[in-house]
Amino acid sequence: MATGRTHRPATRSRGIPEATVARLPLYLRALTALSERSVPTVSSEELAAAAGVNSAKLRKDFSYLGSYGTRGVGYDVEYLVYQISRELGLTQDWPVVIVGIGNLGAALANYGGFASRGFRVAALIDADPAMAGKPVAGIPVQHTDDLEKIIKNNGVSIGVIATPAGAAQQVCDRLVAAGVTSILNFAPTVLSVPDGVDVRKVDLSIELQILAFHEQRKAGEETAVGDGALPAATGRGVAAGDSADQGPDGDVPAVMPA
Amino acid sequence: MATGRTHRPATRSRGIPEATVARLPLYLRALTALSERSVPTVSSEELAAAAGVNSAKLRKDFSYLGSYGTRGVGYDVEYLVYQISRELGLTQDWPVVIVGIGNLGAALANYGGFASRGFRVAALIDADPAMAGKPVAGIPVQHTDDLEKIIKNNGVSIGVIATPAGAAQQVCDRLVAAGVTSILNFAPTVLSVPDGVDVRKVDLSIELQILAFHEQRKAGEETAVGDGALPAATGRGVAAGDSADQGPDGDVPAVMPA
DNA sequence: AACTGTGAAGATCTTCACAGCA
DNA sequence: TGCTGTGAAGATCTTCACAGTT
Repeated sequence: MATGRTHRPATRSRGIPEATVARLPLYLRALTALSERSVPTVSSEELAAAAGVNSAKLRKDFSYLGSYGTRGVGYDVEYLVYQISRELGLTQDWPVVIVGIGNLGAALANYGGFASRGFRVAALIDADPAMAGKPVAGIPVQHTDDLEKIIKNNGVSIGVIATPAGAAQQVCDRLVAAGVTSILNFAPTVLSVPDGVDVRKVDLSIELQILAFHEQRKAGEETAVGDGALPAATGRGVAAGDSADQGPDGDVPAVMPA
Repeated sequence: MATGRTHRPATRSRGIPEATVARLPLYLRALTALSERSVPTVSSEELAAAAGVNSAKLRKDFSYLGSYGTRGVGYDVEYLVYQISRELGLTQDWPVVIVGIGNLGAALANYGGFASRGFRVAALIDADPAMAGKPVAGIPVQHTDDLEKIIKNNGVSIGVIATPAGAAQQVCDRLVAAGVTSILNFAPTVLSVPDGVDVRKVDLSIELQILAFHEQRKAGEETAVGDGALPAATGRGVAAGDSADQGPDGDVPAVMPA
């Protein structure tokens, strides 16, 4: 396939960079914590540290939303919480369905942070007739046969797929046909969806493989750098934003048997 | 990432771009599927479609690993599987510990794909004394008190944190002090770690918030685009945010429940 | 004096388009 | 002919550094 669609209208005015959008939830979380401690204002430096990002990046991110800060002072916590929430669309209610109530699906259903911010588990759906009616996290599981009806009756536009890989695409197709336009996929599969439907995936094994890659490099460098031992104690640190490896220089030996 | 330090040596010779590393697991999965079907070779076009990426991107990605293809023919599936596995460090065994055996931790422990590729759940750790000894996914849960001993005895370098947010940093510190240098964090917290330790996070609520952002845009454009009615059923329709369908490639990691 | 907002430089990543090999 | 490998152009994202505001 690969129909080279890619039609980007043009640089849209309200266009907030995708990278910025991905960080807004992080800022929101940090701000919420400050709000709970009744902190009135924060500087970009402080908030950036709490969110684990660079302060210049944070300021630029906020500049896409508008000028919500006060020079010489910082940002008003409550005001920012509201602005970011609004920008992310969290001031409205988002009914969500979880399809596939196995170990993972059940864990997701039980996940508290779910409801906390605008999201509400509207229904749990599973293909196993034996599960039908059983309550998970206080919500009765419904059978896949009623998927379309459930989506429509609840006005669901966001679906979470936690089924085995083999069933994911089929479930995805039905969700989309029923009106879902955003999907969070936990199944280890690449989903095909029509234009206009967003898919984000969460994949444990991919994350582990990326870590293994860096881990392997570290092991190789150990000797290269000639570092002694010292398993690193509690040093300070920083965070974790993306796993850019704090690259010790030198470079990889690369074992290579071609 | 690093506080101010950010010392990136220079463009490292064997330096594979982070974005490429993040896609290797995707290619590997697609290749493994082809391998199981005994397909001998694939073209960049076919493999790219299976992995949900652009073929030029895939070719460039592979070019960082070396020249493993044959012009006019394509890539040898088995050979590529081996090369990518080796590059990712999957030809060796990675003992992993999961800390926090609640709903999510148990789901992760039961997750099959775990062991499939080089990873092995070496131990399950939880702070609840009542859980000690109980088997989850066939592995007896051990108490947090023995964390250091467990890490050392098993030579663990990768740890998975699935504890409540409040315990995450503390667990992280102990893991790092005991020798863990790669962490996969499912708790909704920004972890501080010393240089040299990689952290990747998986955060459900962040992913949902990103989807909500785009969902909100779509709702807004519906009228803006002047489109009549049609609550967006199957039709195409300009995707507001273009978080490009398919695999949200190399962007930010993601989700995380607790 | 303290801190935001942002132009400009840099770094990365993506995509094009085509030379070059099988 | 068919398809890879890659220079070069473009698009995005990050970081610097400082003008501007309170």
